[in-house]
Amino acid sequence: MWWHQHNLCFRHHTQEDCSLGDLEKKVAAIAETDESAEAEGVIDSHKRREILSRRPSYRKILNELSSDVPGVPKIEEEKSEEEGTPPNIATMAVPTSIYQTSTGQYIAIAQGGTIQISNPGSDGVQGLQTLTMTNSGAPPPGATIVQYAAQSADGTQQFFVPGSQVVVQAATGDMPTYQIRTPTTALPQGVVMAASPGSLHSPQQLAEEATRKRELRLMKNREAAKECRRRKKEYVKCLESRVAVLEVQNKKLIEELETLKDICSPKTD
DNA sequence: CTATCAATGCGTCAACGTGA
DNA sequence: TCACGTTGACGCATTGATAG
Repeated sequence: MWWHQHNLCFRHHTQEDCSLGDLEKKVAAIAETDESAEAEGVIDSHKRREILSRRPSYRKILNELSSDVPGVPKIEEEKSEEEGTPPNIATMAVPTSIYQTSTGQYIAIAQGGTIQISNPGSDGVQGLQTLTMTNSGAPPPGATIVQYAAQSADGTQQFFVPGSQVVVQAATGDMPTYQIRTPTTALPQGVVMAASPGSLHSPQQLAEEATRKRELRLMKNREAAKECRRRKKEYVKCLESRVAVLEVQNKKLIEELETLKDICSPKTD
């Protein structure tokens, strides 16, 4: 069955690439002017290969298009507000990481730097508490500081979340406290360790650091791929609308040409 | 109902671009 | 030069349509 899947994917991916390429060719063909044909001979094969090897980002292409054509929307640098995650628990359904405490609670770290804590017995939103990253966006290597921001707390509490690890220890007391540490470390409970790259010595720590870095990179790339695909879809939509506009324009010009021909060369018979 | 096909989306890797 | 962002390519899973 593997060969079937492989063929399927091959066909699918090439088809996908072809459709985008066809669309771009179509736009270029419709909008093509004399100078483009003229320039074709100027570009040597080496330069063309350079151009083809790496295309500019969809954002860049589309923004250039938008500067040429007023009707073309720009791709925003950041996600628009409607796509951004509002500070609403119900919309935080896709966390990056989920940890489970020894008491059965779940902690989900979302992309926006928000942390959700849910009790297993509660149904959904009821048992949720929210934590906010104090340094989201620029996590220091080795650890991510989060700031405890539960509603009942009269003070704030900071602790560290080593990125790739899975154990969360919840302690009991007047105020809930949470500890997230590596499965392999033998630190006593209640001790929070801040790992900085400079303090890593043992091979185990180095391996953990490497794992952490890898998971961070994978996570970032995962998000980047999603964003890239979103931009690509937007870019394709833009090209399609441009094709439609140019086809209409082309049609009008042809009609105009025919009209002018009729005026300039009236039939003699 | 089941098998197959086609389309789509996702995660990952690798290569390249880019700014500090 | 290096770290990080971007994107093509690939493999895989899922889903809807369709033929038998």
